[in-house]
Amino acid sequence: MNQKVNSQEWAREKIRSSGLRATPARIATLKVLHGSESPLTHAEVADELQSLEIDKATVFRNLTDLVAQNVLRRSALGDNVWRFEIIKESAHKSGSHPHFICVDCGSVSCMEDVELKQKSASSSPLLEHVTEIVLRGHCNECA
Amino acid sequence: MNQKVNSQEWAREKIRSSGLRATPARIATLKVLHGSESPLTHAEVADELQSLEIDKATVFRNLTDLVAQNVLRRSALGDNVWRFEIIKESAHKSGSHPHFICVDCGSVSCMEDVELKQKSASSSPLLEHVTEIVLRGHCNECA
DNA sequence: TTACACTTGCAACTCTATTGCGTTTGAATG
DNA sequence: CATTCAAACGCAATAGAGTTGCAAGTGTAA
Repeated sequence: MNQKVNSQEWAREKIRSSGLRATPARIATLKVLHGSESPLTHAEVADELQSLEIDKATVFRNLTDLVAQNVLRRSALGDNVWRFEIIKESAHKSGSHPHFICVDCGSVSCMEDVELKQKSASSSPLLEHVTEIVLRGHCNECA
Repeated sequence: MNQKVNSQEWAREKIRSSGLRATPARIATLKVLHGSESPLTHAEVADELQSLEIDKATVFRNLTDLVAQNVLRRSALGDNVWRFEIIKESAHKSGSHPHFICVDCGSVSCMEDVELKQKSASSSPLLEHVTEIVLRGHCNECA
């Protein structure tokens, strides 16, 4: 229960300090994403919040607002559905990490331990300009 | 006019040799993509074909069929809309390499000189199961 | 020329995402 | 605390991408 209180206060503070109002819908949204290991779609977040009678339009707007305030990151992983995750400023310095999406089951995971290296200066676009890395394949369970 | 005939015959042959029937809708679809420098959305293709009274559902199905036969490639460029382009077999042959997609201009390029490394054995999906790598960012011209 | 599996057109439908609008509410202020 | 009002909300309607069922039409092998 202490855990719950902490999560609640953490979310409230996160939202307030971004300049937005700490409404129940936003706090709940952030708590759902905080409790997930991988990025979630609009639909997944909305599903978890419908028991709280939070409208999906509200969820959409809040996710969009939180992205605009740099609290969340929105990623396109190749199946034409947006996914959202909390930006962790402390950990992994650069901020973003590769995402892996399973072409079989659609599950998404974060690959913190994968590194990209460019062998030589080339005519290819430079890695420093890369903003998002997506890996597609078969996850451990589907492989 | 010779050009037109050639394009027509080229498309017909391409379709036939993939194992599909060379219907007017498919030939027209391939000709539209052949005349475009960048990948097109299904809506863009359908728009160009509506003067021929070809239904959008037919365009969808044909694009999907041609992708299944490895005549076209379907890509997600980050705005949650599929784009289609003709696969040019002459280009990259062997091992797969990352593709780079510019979020500004939509151009696609191949990054032969980029390598992916997994730092440690982990619970993340294994790199050996990765079948496709997509990098998104700003290309040299748009950066 | 014929037969039949493959294609097509049409319409209905699902799903993601957005928007308009009248009502409610968080939180700054007194 | 009570007041105030822009911000946020719920609801409903809408837009666009993409899919599907089915009856009618057509490419092509024989």
